[in-house]
Amino acid sequence: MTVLTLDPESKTPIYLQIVQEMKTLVMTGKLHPHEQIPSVRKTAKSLAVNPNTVQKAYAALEREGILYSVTGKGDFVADNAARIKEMRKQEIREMFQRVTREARDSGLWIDEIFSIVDEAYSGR
Amino acid sequence: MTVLTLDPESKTPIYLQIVQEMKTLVMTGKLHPHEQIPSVRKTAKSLAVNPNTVQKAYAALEREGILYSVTGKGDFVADNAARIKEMRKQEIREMFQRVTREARDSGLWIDEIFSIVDEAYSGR
Amino acid sequence: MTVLTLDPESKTPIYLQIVQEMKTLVMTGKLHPHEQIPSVRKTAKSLAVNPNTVQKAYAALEREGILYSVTGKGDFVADNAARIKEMRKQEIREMFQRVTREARDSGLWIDEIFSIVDEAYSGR
Amino acid sequence: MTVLTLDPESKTPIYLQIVQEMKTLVMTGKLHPHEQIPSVRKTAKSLAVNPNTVQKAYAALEREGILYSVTGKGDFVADNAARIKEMRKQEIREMFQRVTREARDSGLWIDEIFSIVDEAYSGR
DNA sequence: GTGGTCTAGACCACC
DNA sequence: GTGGTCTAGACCACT
Repeated sequence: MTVLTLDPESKTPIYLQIVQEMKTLVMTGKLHPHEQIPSVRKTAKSLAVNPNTVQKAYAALEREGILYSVTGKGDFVADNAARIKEMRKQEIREMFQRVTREARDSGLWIDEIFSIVDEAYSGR
Repeated sequence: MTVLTLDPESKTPIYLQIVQEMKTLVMTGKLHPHEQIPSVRKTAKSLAVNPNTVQKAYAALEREGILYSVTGKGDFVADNAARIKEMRKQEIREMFQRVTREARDSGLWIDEIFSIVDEAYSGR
Repeated sequence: MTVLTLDPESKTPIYLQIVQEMKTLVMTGKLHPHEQIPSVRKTAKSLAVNPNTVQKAYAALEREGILYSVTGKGDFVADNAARIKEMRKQEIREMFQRVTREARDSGLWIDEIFSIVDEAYSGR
Repeated sequence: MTVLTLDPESKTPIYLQIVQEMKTLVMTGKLHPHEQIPSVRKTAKSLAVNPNTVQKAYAALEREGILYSVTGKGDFVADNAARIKEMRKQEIREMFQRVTREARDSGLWIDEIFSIVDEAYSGR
């Protein structure tokens, strides 16, 4: 499986970093439906992170229907890419709403915002 | 002076909400250079919040050069709106960069993003 | 009398700003022994400052022997320039001690300090 | 880790004393990049001071890029000693500028200042 | 009255 | 265990 990468200095909690990376791996097809993912302990070891943290991430992913777990066998990627993509899109919509509103309230015109987004999308 | 409003539901800390509202008040010209702003205690009372919390917000604003404080007299709006507007724009640019990159990594096309932004900008 | 100038944004209290300016006026001979200085109220008005603040400054100056007051007539410059200069020198010595020690503890060499002082002395 | 010491007599606030001591510890290489520093509570206890006070100091240090904090794990020394040393030097330069200008305005010659600095640097 | 610092004690999310 | 936020109440110097 593709390797996850964490930023220990980031302010977003580690378990959320894991959740987000897993989501994009699934959405972008780098993880396939019904594929088995590494165990909590394996992931924890490979990320040099507390197993509880990984456990928390997996639980969240399961709650959202992105993983399903088979007792005694392990965790697997669920088969509902469409729903997931829609969910993710909703999340992103909300993020954009927050930040766009802030920008507008600070007096930026929509053209300025478009240009910033454009630059961010192509750049880097 | 224009009244501040808090969102008790929000996950962003109270003191940061105050900071952000003040910033936009200054940036949008609703607060003028050298204008005195309500005292720590007054603001605390009117927001039904502890004075220490307001103090923390005001201290942050002073650090960023948006306010200056005169002990015994009060806090005043600093005289560098231009610089501040540029700073704020930079902040917003960074927020958009983060979220735009996430969106792109999740497979959204730039047209989808533009439409989301457009909706958020005009909508409520 | 030469006019005092205050920096309202400065962190050193106004009454101390007055004290310090008066001292240097006396030391540098811009105020002469037995010369009368403006009354508390006059100074307060000309500085747009609370009379209590000026009163506090004058009291401090009197305590240090830089002024003497004649009841019913006003305040006058004392006649002990030598002593004052020595006092002031002592104050400055202490300030330099504090900051020099800090610099040394931060790993600066004395040559670096000399060069900084030199630059500050000649430069504006 | 090296122990911090407070001067209860000093007029500079406790949290600032902590900030300054930490800075010089980092600058002088007594604290290494990515080294974990004692927790807020531990430091508070060892200094016989309220945790909030230490928290305030650590927050300031993080703001200045000297520490980074990882919730749930602790605080760590940041990895930019060079930048910090330069910043500190700038601070010191400004302090010398202030006090040197005062000294000059009080009529001291640069030789007198040099001798004072020299004495302070070697002495004590 | 003002801002600024400090204490004591609590709660939260995270690891 | 960790850092971060918040409250309540106190004290100080300055205006």
